[in-house]
Amino acid sequence: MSRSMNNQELAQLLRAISAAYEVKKENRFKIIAYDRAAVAVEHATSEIKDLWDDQKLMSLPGVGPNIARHLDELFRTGKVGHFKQVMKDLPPAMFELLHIAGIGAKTAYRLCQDLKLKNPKTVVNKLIKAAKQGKIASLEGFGEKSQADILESLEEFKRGQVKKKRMTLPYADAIAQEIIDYLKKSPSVLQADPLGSLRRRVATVGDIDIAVATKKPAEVIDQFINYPKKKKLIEKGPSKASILLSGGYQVDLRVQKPEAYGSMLQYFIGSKHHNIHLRELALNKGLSLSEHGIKKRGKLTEYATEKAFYEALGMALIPPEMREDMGEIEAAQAGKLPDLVEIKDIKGDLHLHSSFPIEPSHDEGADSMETMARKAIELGYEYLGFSEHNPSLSQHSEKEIIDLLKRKKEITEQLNSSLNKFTQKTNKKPINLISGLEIDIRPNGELAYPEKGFEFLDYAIASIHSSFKMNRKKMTARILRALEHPKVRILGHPTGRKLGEREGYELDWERIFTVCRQKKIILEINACPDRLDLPDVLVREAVKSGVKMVINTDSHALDQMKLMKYGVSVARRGWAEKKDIINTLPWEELRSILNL
DNA sequence: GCCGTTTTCGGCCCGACTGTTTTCAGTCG
Repeated sequence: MSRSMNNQELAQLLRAISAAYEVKKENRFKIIAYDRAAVAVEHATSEIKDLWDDQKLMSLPGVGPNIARHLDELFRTGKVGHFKQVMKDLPPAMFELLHIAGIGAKTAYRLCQDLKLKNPKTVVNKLIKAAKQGKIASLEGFGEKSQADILESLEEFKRGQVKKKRMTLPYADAIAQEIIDYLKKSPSVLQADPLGSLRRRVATVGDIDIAVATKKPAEVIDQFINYPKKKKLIEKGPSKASILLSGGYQVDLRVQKPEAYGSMLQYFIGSKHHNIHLRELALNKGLSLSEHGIKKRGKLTEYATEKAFYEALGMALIPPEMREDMGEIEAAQAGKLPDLVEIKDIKGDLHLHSSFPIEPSHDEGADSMETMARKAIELGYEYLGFSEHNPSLSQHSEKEIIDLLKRKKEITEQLNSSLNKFTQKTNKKPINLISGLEIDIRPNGELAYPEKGFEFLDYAIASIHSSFKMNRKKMTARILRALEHPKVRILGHPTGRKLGEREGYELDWERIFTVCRQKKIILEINACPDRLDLPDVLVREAVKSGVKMVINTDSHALDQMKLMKYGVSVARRGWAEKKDIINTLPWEELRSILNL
């Protein structure tokens, strides 16, 4: 029997059915239904196969009795008779073309049919050849321009645009800021904001979206499309424009007059699904929503702020990080929006790598404890935990390791008292330094640190840095074993993912959450922008399960201590409140949580 | 095909831009 499909593949299958229906001019709501089911599958927080095992397919919004029945057949037998029927007289190659920018179901079908392309494996190359021979332009409904556009998209696709590159947040922040600074040089730009996924603080950003409030839209659009780093103009109209930057990143601009800027912010922050849900809801009240405002019986009302826009719909302003149609609209209607944690609530950082010569198994920090501690004072923190990697086991005797940690604890204590004299003298908040360790969890779940050394640690973070490819059952057992040690208070970067590099490992989260709750283990939200781990969806699950979390920067250099805000965004996207995050607690309360 | 504190039947988000067209279809977000 073949391996069952993962969520991504399933979503693709459902999209293919939607496309097939589109070509066949089926009821358009049926087409939309399959698209929605595909979205639901993509957004699911667990494997659909597991949902099927538990007979919970219909719990997915957008999956009803029919699609559930088809998926059931798929998991049982490996194929779906109905799907086969639907796709029977369509060229298989057309589904490959759906991945090409600018080609939808209808175009894909026409091209494959008219040019007699059948094989999905060769269709891209054959179509490139056809375009170069001018065969596309001569088809009815196509022309020279569309032929050139298709050719370009195909070649981009071949160059590896399959996996569209996504930016980490700080990178996207920097690009957006540069463009905004550029736009603001024009006096016509009254206000400019980065929106879209960047504003929602999604872990990785595809396109950069910018909105501008102006009374002279044409001028702003012109200014935008003349951005010096523009590589190519994608589109330009009176109210929006898109350009491509040299890195291959797309920037979309929308302009709006100041009186209606609130509606534009709401529209352009998205997410698309949040907006669709909101519009459906509005429709029930006889209202029609758009980026221009709210229409009632054909009469448009404009909104200068988002707050006014949401209030007109009978709900409080929903924080952008929550706008993913994951229940936030219902919560807002019920007046039950959470009071999300903020950067100003953060009172310390418990995961830092100083340059203390600990001879670690992995990379050492670049800056001294003192430098980092002084930075923490500047940030207004009440505490700081140094948790370098454990000394490498192979290079040291047990005694050497214990001596190193003994020494580190002494130095931490000395620094603590000297800095307290400093804070007292300068009238600053006192800082409390603690000495911990980030200990590797070995493949068998043992901690890479001698038992006798634990008395010289204030606390330990346990993390996985090797043997990532382990199945869910083994990996869960490995981690649970490590969490048995009483000094292990924190599970570091719990999924091990590296954005754009590797997926996280699979874990039985229900069990992990249960153990964390019982043993009061704290899950880390690692703020390092290429980790952001726990991921937001799991933060949400953790919050629901009553598991506490800590937001740490995992700084290996002074400069990284400022990245805390990225971890806070993840927490906010997971609906975490102050009470869910332990490093919002004052020092005395934190102490008791860490058993200090 | 899905879905429901105004519905289990009768609805289903909204608008912008482009290319190929003489009024619109396709694609996108």
